[in-house]
Amino acid sequence: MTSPPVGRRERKKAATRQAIADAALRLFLERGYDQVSIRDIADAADVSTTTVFKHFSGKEALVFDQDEHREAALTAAVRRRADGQSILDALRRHVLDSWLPLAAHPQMAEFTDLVDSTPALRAYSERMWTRHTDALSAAIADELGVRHDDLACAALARFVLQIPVLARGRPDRRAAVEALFDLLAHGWEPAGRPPGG
Amino acid sequence: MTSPPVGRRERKKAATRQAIADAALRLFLERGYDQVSIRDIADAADVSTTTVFKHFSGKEALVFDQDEHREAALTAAVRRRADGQSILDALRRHVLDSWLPLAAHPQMAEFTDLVDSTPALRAYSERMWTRHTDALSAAIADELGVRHDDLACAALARFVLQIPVLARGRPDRRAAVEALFDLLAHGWEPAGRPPGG
DNA sequence: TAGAAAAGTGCAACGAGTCAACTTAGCCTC
DNA sequence: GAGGCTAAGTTGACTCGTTGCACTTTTCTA
Repeated sequence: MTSPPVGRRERKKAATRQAIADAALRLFLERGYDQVSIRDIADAADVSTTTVFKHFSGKEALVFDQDEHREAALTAAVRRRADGQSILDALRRHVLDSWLPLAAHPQMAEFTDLVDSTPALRAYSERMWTRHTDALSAAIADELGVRHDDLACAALARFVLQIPVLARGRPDRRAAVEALFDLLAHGWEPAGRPPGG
Repeated sequence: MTSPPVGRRERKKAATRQAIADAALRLFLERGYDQVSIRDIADAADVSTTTVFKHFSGKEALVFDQDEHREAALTAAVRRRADGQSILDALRRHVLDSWLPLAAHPQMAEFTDLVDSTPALRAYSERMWTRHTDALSAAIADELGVRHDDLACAALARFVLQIPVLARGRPDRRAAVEALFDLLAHGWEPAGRPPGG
C-alpha cells in the first residue's frame, strides 16, 4: 500500500505510532472509550502523553486510524467511471465494492459495537464521511460541466455520503445501499406514487 | 410563547439564565467563540462557573438557546398536514414558513457569521438539526403506515433535515429550498436525464 | 414556624489538549 | 570518525471544559 519507511528513524516513528494505536484499540475494547484516558494509553504504549498527540490529532483519531485514501478513491470513482455510466451508478458501484466488504468483515464487529455505543465516536464517524462532501461535490460538478457551487451537486454529494451511515445497522446492508441509491435516483414522489397523498 | 414564570423564584431563575445567555452572546460576538472561556462568561454574568452549567448543558448550548419547539413543530407539520397534501409537500411548506423567516432576519446576520466561522459551532448546529431525524422518521412512518425502522422514511427524514444546512449560505435561500425538495421528490436521474451519462 | 426543596456558591478535581525547554538518537557532511 | 543538524520524545506546567461535593441562601409548603 504505502511505501515502507526506509530509514531506521522513520521505522521507529512508525513503530511508536503503531504501538500507540494498538494500545488504544486494545484498551478501548477492554474497558470502553470513556473509561480510558490518554494517560492510560500513553502508559500502555510506554510513551508520554504529548507523544500521543504528536502522532494523533485527538482522542477520537486513535480509533479511526486510516482515512487517507477515502477521499481520493471517492473522487476517482466519479472521474474515472466507465463510459456511459452515470455518476450515480458509479458511486453506487464504489460504495458496494469498497465499503460493503469492509463493513462486513467479521473482525469489524466488535469495533463497530464500540463506535455505535459511544456517542462521541458516532458523531466523529459521521463527520469522517461528511468531511469529503466538498471534494466529492467538486468532482461531480466537474464531470457535469457546471459550477463548483452547483446546488444539485452539493446536495447529491452530501446525500450519497450519508448512505453508509444509513445502511449501517441494517440487517441486509447491500439491499439497503441499493434501495437508497434507487431513492436518490428516482425520488420519493415519482409520478403516480405520492407518499401519504 | 411559553407561559411566563409565575413565582419569584422562577422569575429569578429565568433572569439568571438570561443574564448568562446575554453575557455569553455579547462576549462571543466581541472576541470570537474560542477566545471566550466559561469563566469569562461566569464573571461577566456575575455567577459561578458551576451555575453556568446548571443552566446550560455545555458551551455550545450557550449559543443556541432555543431548540425546544423545533422537533414538535416538525412532527406536527407531518401529522397535521392538509388533506391530500403529500408528506414531502407538508415538510416543504414547514421549512419555507418556519425556517426561512428566521434565517432571513437581519439581526441574525452576525450570529450566522459567528456560527459559520467556528468549526465547533458549525458541527453543533448540524447536529441540532439531525438530532430530530428519529422523531421525524417515526412520524413519517406512522403516516405511511409502515414500520418505524423503514429505510425510506429514515432516509427521507435525514435528507430533509439536511436541507436547511444546504440552503444556508445560498444567495436565494427560498429558491434553494424549493430546488432541494424538488430533487428529493423526483430524484437525480428522472427518466431521460441521467446526469453525466 | 419548621423544614423540605431548589438555587446558587466555592473549591477541588479530572481529562483533553497545548506549550516551551530540554534530551536523545538517527542522519549527513566534511 | 567527529561534529552538527534535525526530528522524535520527554517533562512539567498550564489552560479550558466539565463534574462532584459540601455548604449557604432563598423560596415554597406542611
